[in-house]
Amino acid sequence: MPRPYDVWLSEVMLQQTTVQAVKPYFEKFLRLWPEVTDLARADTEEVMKAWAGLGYYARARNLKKCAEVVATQHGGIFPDTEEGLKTLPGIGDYTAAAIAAIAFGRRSAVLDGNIERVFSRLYRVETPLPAAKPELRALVGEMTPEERPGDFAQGLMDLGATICTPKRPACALCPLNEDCLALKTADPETFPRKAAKKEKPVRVGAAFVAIRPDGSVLLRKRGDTGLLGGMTEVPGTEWTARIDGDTTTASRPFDAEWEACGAIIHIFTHFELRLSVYRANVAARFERNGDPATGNAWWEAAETLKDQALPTVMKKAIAQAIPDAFRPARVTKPRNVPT
DNA sequence: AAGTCGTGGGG
DNA sequence: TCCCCAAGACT
Repeated sequence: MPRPYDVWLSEVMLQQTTVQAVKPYFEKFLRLWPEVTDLARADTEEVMKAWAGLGYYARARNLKKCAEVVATQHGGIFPDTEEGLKTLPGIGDYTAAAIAAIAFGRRSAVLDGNIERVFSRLYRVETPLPAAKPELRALVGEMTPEERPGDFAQGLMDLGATICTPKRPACALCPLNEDCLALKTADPETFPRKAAKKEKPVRVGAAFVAIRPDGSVLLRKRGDTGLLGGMTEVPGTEWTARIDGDTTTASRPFDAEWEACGAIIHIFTHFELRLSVYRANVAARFERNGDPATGNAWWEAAETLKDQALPTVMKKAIAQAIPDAFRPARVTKPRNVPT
C-alpha cells in the first residue's frame, strides 16, 4: 500500500483540481519535502511559492498546518483511522475516507464528485446535491468490500472520470450498465440532480506595477485569510462591485507617472474580476520598502519574479504591464541563422 | 445552509 | 465564445 504521506499530499492537491494540473506540483513537493517531517519544518512562505498557480490557497496553508500537527503531535505518523484523520486541518469527509481506504486498507465509504455521479445514476437518486450526500454515502458504504477497499474507491473514481462522465457517458462500455437505473430510463446524463447556480457578479479594481530601472518590481503580501490569502501581489485597489467612472486616481499607492496599459479579466469561482493595470517607471533610489501606503512592500528582481508566491491573476496583471516578465530569459544567439 | 475559495481545459 | 466543471474544506 502507498505511503500515507503520498496519499494525503495527492488527495489534497486533487481537491477540485484535475490530475493533469496536479502532476507537476506533486512531483515538486515530493522533491522539496520527501517526508511529512520535512514539510513540517519548511518555511510557510516557501510552501506558498511552491503551491502558486494551483489555486484554492487555503489548501496550502492547511497542508502546512497539518504537517506540523502530524510531526509534533503524532510523532510524524498519520492517524490510521477515518475519525483521527478528520481532526487534521484540510482533511474533510472525502479525504479522510480516501486516506483511510487507500493508505490503511480501512473499509471507509469514499464519496467524491465522481462517485456521487456514478451512484446517483446507478440508483437513480432524485434528491439534488448536496442534500443527497448522506444517502449516497450510505449506498457506497453498503457496497464497499472488506478486501481492497482502496482499489474499490479508486476504481469507482476512474469509472466516473473515464466512462460515467458528466456529459455523454460511454454507457455501452460501462461494466455496470446492466444494473444502472438511470440508463434503463435513458436519461443518465440528467444525474446527479443539482440546484441551479446563480450568475457571477462583476467586480472591478486597479493594479499598479512600479518598475525600477534595473527591472525590479514592487510587491507586497496579502493577509493570510480570505481570497488569495497569504499570497503575493502588486499594490492595488480593493475589488468592488462595479461603479461607473474612474475611482483609481485616489487609490494610487504613491505619486508617480502612472500609465494605463489596459485591463485583464480573470474569472474566480464566484465573481469575475476586471482589473485595470497601470505601469510606472520610477527612479532607482525610489524607496517604498515597508511603506504603510503600500502595505509592507519590497522590490523583487526581474529574474526572481517567477519564483514568488504570485497567484495566476497577479502574473497576468504583471505580464500586462511587462509583456515578457515571465518569459524565459533572452537567448543571445541570433535567431535568423539557418540551420 | 449557503457562501467562500482558483485555475485551466474541454465540449 | 461561453459554460461546465475537477479525487472538497471550511465557516
